[in-house]
Amino acid sequence: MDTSHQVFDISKFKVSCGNCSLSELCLPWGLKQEDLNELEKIIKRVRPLQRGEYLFHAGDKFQQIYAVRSGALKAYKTTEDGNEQILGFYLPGELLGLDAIDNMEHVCTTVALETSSFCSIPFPRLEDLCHRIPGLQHQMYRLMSRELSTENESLLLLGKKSAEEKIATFLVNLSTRLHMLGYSATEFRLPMSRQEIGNYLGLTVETVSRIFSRLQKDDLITIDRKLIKITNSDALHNMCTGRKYHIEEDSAECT
Amino acid sequence: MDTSHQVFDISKFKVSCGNCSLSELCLPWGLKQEDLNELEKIIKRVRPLQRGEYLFHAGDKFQQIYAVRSGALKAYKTTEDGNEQILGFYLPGELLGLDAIDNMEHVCTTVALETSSFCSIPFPRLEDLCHRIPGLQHQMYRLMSRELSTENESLLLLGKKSAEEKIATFLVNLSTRLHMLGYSATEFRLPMSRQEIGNYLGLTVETVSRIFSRLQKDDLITIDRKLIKITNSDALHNMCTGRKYHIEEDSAECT
DNA sequence: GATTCTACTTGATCTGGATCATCCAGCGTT
DNA sequence: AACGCTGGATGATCCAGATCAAGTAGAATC
Repeated sequence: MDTSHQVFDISKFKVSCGNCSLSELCLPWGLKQEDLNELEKIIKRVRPLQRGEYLFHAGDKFQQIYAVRSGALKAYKTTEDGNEQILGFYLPGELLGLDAIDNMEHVCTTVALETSSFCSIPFPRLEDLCHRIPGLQHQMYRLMSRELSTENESLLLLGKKSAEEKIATFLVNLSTRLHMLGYSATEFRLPMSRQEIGNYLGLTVETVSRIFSRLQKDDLITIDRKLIKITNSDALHNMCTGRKYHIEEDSAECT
Repeated sequence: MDTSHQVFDISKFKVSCGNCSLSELCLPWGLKQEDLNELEKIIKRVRPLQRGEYLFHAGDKFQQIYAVRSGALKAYKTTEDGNEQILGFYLPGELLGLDAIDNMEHVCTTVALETSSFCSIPFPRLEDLCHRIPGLQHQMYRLMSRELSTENESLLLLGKKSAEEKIATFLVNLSTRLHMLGYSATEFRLPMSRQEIGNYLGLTVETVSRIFSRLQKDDLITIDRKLIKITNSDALHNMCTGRKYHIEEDSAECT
C-alpha cells in the first residue's frame, strides 16, 4: 500500500489493543471489552525508532512504560569505567521501563537493534486505571513477576553455565520467544551482533564466534551471517543443561 | 521477659505495622493510619524458622508473599543437573515470593540462614486491598520495581566483574543494607558460608577464601570466621568498580 | 569495479580462576 | 582430653575462555 504521499503523523493512529496480535502476551491479556476500551484511551503509539535510536536513557525521568509492537531492542547499563553491560533483549509484546518505578527514573538505556515501533502508556494514568480494573492490576503484577523470573533465569545463566551452555540457552530462548510470536522456531534472523550476544552472556566476540562455528560443524545449527537455522533442536536443548548431545564420546566424534 | 511456661502460639500475636521498625522499608511505606489498619488485618506472623528450615520450595503453590522480619535467608534454584544457584540473600524488610505471581507457583526455594521470622500476606487479599488503597498498590509496584533493579545490578555483577570486584561489591552491598537496618556498616556477621557467597557470585569457595585473605592482608578488612570488619571503606568501594585502591603500584606493595 | 569499512572468523598464546590435594582450627561428642 | 567433623585456608597444577593478532567476506561509498 502506498502511503508515501501523505504526512506520517503517528499520533493520529488509534491504538486498538483488541485487534493487536500481541494482546495475548501484552498488557491487555484477560481484559473484558469495556476495560480494553478504557486502556486504549490512555495508550499512544510513539514514533518508530530506526536502528541505533534510543527509546530512553539511564537517568531519564520515568513517565511512560513502553510495549514493543515490532522490532527488537537491547537494554543496557553503563558501568563507571565506561563499559556496557547488556541486561536483556526485548521483542514484541514485552514491556520496557518497569524497573524505573521505584526511583521514578530509568536505570538502564534502551536502544533499537532494528526498526521498531512501540506503544507508550503514561504510568500515573495506568496506575489509576489499574485501580478501577482489577484485571489490569493483576496483569501488571503478572508481567512484573514474569520479568523477575526471567532475570532469575539470567542469573543462573551467567553464574553457572559454560560458554557453550550459555550460547545454546540463548538460542533456545530466542527461538522460543519468536515462536510464541508466531514466527518459525527453527529459522530466524538474529537482531543483535555477535559482540552484543557476547556482552550479554559475559563472553567475548571471539568465543561466541568460535562456538557458533562449532555448533555448525556439529550440525546443530546452520549460520549464514545473521540467519540462524536450528537443525538439531533436541541436541541444542540438551546442551542448555550441559548434557552430552552425542550418544558416545568416541563414536560421534568421527565426521 | 519469661514466656517459657506458656504455649507459644505465634498466630495470637497481633501484627502491628505501625510499630514495626521496618515499616519504612517494607510494604506499609507511605500509608495512612487507617490504611495501615486495613493492611494489618490481613497480615499474619508465621512460625519462625531455624537455620536450614525452608520457607517455601520451588514448585510450591503460591498463596502468600512473605516479608522478612528478622534473620536472613537465601533464595536459590536447583538446576537440572542437581546444582544449586543462589539468586540472592534476603534481609529484614525485604519481600519474598514476588516472582511467583506469574505462574502462581514458586520458582525458587527459600531457606533460613539463621533463626528468622516473617510476616505472611495472602496475595489475593493483598491484591484486593491494593484496589482500595492506591498507596499500597503503588508501594507494591515500587517494591517489585526495586527488585528488578537489584537483579539488574546482579547481572552486571556476574557478567562484567572480576572475582575481586565481585567480592568487594558483595561486601559493600551487604554493609549498605545492614546500615539501612540500623546496624553498623563497618562491622557485621556474615549470615552465609563462604561456599554460599561463592555460589552466588559464580566463584569457588577457594577463590572466595583467597580473596578474603588478600583483602585482609591489604588492610581493607579484618576477618574472624564470620565476623567482618571493614577497615578501609574507600578502598573497598573503589575496588567494586575495578579502580586501583593503592596510589602507586610499586610504592604501595611494601607491607 | 576498486576501495574502504565493519562485522565476523580463525589461529596462537596467555591467565584468572577452577580443580585437586592437603592442612588447619574450632567445636560438639564421648 | 582425645576424636571426629565441618567449614575454611592455602599451595600446586590445569584449563576454559580471554587476549592478541591476522585474515576474510559483505555491504556501502566512490
